[in-house]
Amino acid sequence: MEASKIMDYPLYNSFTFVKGIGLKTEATLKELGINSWNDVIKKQCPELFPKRKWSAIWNGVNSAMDALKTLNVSQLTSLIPKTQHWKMIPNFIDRIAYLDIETTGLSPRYSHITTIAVYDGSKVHDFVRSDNLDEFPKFISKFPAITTFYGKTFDIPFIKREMGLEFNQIHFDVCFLLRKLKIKGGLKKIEKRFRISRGGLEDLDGYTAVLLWNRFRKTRKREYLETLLAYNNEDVINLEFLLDKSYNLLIRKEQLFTPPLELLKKKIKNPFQANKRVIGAILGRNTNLYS
DNA sequence: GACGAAGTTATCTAACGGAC
DNA sequence: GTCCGTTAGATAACTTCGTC
Repeated sequence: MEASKIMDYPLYNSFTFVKGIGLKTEATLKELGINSWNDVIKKQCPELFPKRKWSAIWNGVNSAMDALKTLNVSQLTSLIPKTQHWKMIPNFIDRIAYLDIETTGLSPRYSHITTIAVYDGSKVHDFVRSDNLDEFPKFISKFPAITTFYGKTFDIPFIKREMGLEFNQIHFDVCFLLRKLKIKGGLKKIEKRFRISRGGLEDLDGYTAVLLWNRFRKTRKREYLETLLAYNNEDVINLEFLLDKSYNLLIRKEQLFTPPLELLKKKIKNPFQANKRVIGAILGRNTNLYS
């Protein structure tokens, strides 16, 4: 990675990732003309500034800089507090796996995964139970970073429990990034807020995904599986836009003078299409379940 | 309804610096 | 070197929230 590019990223102007340095100390440093990691490396400890704190900052900045240059995920996760991981989004933007799972229910104890969709920024990869689900662990291990919506609480613990898989990646959870911006609500509500169309999938939700899987298992008709995959894929494709949007709003909120990410609405087309007849049948047959 | 992550608030602890 | 008041970061307890 080019050194000049690293300098554009928000982490470069922040010191609060160093243990013992808070917002007040960071503000003091900026008043003393220490605005960036580059200033720490080039300059001496300012007069009247505690030498021990300066030493901690110098060590922290050098370690973080090394880890960012090599994208050393384990070193970065130990250095940078979780609340500041979002500042690394531009560092990983071309290496993120956007993922979402569908299951037979909410409890990992009594339910199991039916499908997993992973969008790599150019293509969606689907993993289906009783077909290729066992290929997921090897596939996801190639990515240094993942993005989910509420995955820290739902998707990842579910996958860990069912597949025994450990995730070592940097994890950007769009749900919690939006909460920082006081934007709350489920994925579908947030997509509406940002005017993201779901192309014929508006009426579906997690529960109808369960019904689609059950119908597919019973009938073995591809149209049920393909509608479920269309729904699953739509979630991960839209995650990219939501991650970029959240990042841009966060840098504006925190008044960080770094370039925003380019917003690409629907960069790719969903490889599966929702079958209107299937959706009608699922919704019509189960209207009583929504009351 | 269970679960777990993050935010919020209150309290504790450690470091700093001035006075002696 | 020691004491003590001030400041700021760390920690704990509690609350809120969204997942299929």
